[in-house]
Amino acid sequence: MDRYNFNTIEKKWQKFWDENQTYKTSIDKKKKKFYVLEMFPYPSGKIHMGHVRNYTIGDVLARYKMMLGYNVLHPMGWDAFGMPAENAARENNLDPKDWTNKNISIMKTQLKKLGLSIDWDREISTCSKEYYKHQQLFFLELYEKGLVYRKENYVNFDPVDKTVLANEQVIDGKGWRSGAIVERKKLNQWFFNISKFSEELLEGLNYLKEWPNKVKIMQKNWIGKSFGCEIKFKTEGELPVKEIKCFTTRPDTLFGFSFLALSVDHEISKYFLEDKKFREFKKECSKTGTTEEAIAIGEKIGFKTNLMAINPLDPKQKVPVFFANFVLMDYGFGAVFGCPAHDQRDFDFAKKYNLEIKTVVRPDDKGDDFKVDKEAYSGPGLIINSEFLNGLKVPEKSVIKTIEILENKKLGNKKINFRLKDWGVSRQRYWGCPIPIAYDENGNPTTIPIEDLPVALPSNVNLDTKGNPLDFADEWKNILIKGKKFVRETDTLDTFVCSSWYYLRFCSPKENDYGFKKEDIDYWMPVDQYIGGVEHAILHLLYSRFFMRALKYQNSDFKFDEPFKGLFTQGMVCHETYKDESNNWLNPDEVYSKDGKSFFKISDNKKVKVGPTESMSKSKKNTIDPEEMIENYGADAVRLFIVSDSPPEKDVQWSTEGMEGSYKFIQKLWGLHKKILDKINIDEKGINDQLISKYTNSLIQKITNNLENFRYNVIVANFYEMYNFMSKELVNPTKKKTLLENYFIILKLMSPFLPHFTSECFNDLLSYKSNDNSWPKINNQMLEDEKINIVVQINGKKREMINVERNINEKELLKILKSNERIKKFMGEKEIKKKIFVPNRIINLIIK
RNA sequence: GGGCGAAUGGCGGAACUGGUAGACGCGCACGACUCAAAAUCGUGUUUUGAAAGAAGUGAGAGUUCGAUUCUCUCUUCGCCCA
Repeated sequence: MDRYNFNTIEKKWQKFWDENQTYKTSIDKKKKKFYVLEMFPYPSGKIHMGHVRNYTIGDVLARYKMMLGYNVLHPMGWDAFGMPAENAARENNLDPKDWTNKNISIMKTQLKKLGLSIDWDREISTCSKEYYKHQQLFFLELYEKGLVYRKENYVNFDPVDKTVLANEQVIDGKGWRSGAIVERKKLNQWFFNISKFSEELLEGLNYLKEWPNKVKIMQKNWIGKSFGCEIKFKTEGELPVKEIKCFTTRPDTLFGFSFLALSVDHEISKYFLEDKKFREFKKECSKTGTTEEAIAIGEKIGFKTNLMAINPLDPKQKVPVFFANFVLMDYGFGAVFGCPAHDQRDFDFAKKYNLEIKTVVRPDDKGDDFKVDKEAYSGPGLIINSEFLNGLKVPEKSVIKTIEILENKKLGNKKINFRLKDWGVSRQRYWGCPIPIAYDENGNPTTIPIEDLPVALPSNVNLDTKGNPLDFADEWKNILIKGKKFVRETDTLDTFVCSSWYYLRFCSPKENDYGFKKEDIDYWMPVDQYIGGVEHAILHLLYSRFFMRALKYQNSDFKFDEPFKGLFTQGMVCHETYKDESNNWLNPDEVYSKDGKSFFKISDNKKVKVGPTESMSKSKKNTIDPEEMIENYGADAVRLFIVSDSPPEKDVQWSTEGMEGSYKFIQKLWGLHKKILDKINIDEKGINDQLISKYTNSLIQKITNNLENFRYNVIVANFYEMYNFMSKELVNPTKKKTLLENYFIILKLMSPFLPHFTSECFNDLLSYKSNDNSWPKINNQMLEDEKINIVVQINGKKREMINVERNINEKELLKILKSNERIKKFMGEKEIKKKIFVPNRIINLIIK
């Protein structure tokens, strides 16, 4: 038997699709559109299995939707700005642009080998001027609308590298590259006013019916709407400070008030800067880092001031004011009131500084003498020890009632607070989109005139500088605008800005005057199905949702708010990890195993430690190279395997056996194909024609249903079942017409998964019938068998299954059962107490 | 600490709205082909039992004629936030 030569055949079809521009798309108003988008890759060098999974899932959907008659937009591009390019370029003495473009061309070649149905004519790259000039225009547009502003903000600063670090680049309070202790430094930065849309972004989640709940909950928590109260605390002391504003979600615990805590950056801190001890304390606080997590885990420390704060509900009560490391300037007003009994952080702090812990809430099942002892109680219950608040139900009544009282006394106001902070978009790096702003001699910003866009990145910069290379690009930096001297903004935009609108650009990739053409986005947007990793569940998706709203703001042209109608988050690709004797990670191709249990190193035959299965990563060396797999097994086999072993939304474990299984399966399908070709030549009398037709018909139903629900792994199982069924049935005589009809259907059902293989098979059948490439339709009448199986239970236990006429009624069924030997045996002489009959399904006889 | 989710054979996993638990694949065992091996093909494969049967979806309870599916409590694991 000749084997399926995937190598030649896959190349042949890829060439055919390329030459015929099979996947080129344009607006066709007669057809319904469907926009499939996978998160575009960062051009890091080579594609990895995560890409293979992501793009296979998308490709299957795109092909399926094409067959359903949709006009499908399925583009691909490159998220091409970012730090790795800058780092790699510095290390290898290259231009980041060259490094990036080289990677793009390698990865594009690799992606093409997967046989994806992508319209490569729409390819975009965020680092190209043609892309980022529009982004600069958007920046100016948002600036005009007042959605962009500049303010001083704290950043993580590496004093050795003289560079700003992202939170994830700070490891244990030290810079990831230099190892220097990171400082908190104030820097002027550009911000997008995302918090203006907090309420809308939260509200909008309700309309995203095709998003995973999980992601919506994450976004909701991230936006973090909280309902509370702004309270003004009167203060006493030697400073010219009369009151301090706090935000709290628990005003009802005011009687448990025992201290007031301020952020070290609170404006009051200016009175303490002379104090050496305070400066030391502030330095100590900066070591905890800026992440909320570090603060929560770290020890709570405070600096006591000479101020006293007065409880607004009980003026007799005066408590000390502290600066504390667990209070963030970003939250509320950088000031919180401490109620140790009902907040764990406050509790820890009070314990340390011996402050009063007064219980003011008791759980429902405890008495009024309940006392908080070992840990804070933050659950529901009733207010106690709080004078006029006593007996209020926590939290439903107590919070509202207390706010009412405070408002009446003009001591506070109801306030909605959001956790979502404005989006800082300034990055002190070279390889990003330049911000189209310049400063005059006095440092006042002005926008770059639109006719001067794009502000192109200078080439040939020295990347070996400390800090931002653009700061040293004097020729580029110093400019004249209308004859006046200006200095360019040297910060570049966060790469999340690039990915916040790329889905729009795909609709009009060549449009020169603006980021997109209105008629294009009117037709294509929103993205019908967006597919990507769950790691982007919060930032990227939220920023994109914001960007749409920002563009729509003061612009009635937009018809929609949400860029992504449907969202699917796929799981990661995992593999076992291996370590040698000296605990060095080993790549799977450095080890071998005979029994699949114990592993040995190929180079020296020494035993290898097998670690847990983890998501593939370069650092753990547990990666499998997709290109190598495609070369060994073919793209169709790789595509089939990557979706076959686990549901797409869950992690999948890569296994050689599984990969080989998919390869073998395609070979088997080829064998089946050859047998069918042979059989078509002999026209037989159809004995089992009905059986085959019914089977294929039910297969259409199953696979369509599974496709609609992303149950790709089940579909692969359906393919295996189909193979088993067909190879068994092929032995029996079948009419040529029936065989052809059904085989066409089967090939169509497989084609989104195995595009090369099925194209080749269709090609072999060209002389029999033209390939219409439409998704097969279900014949509903054929789904109903005239004979069906009914399960017979006795006392809820399955005892027999009988084959009877469809729609048999209970009486007739019982008649049949009476003469059934097995049933007789289990019934014995006992009488039937009760019968439960579900037509065409089950009958349950309850006997005594 | 909070939120969300998951737990099914040796393994990955299936089971539509409560109605045949274990589809399909991997692995394993046996057999065929072969001088032999690989490949390929066939048969079997939840546990227990010779069989009839019994038990069985993380643990325990509940609702129901009937629960992998619904409710409650607990355990473990994963993810996100802290």
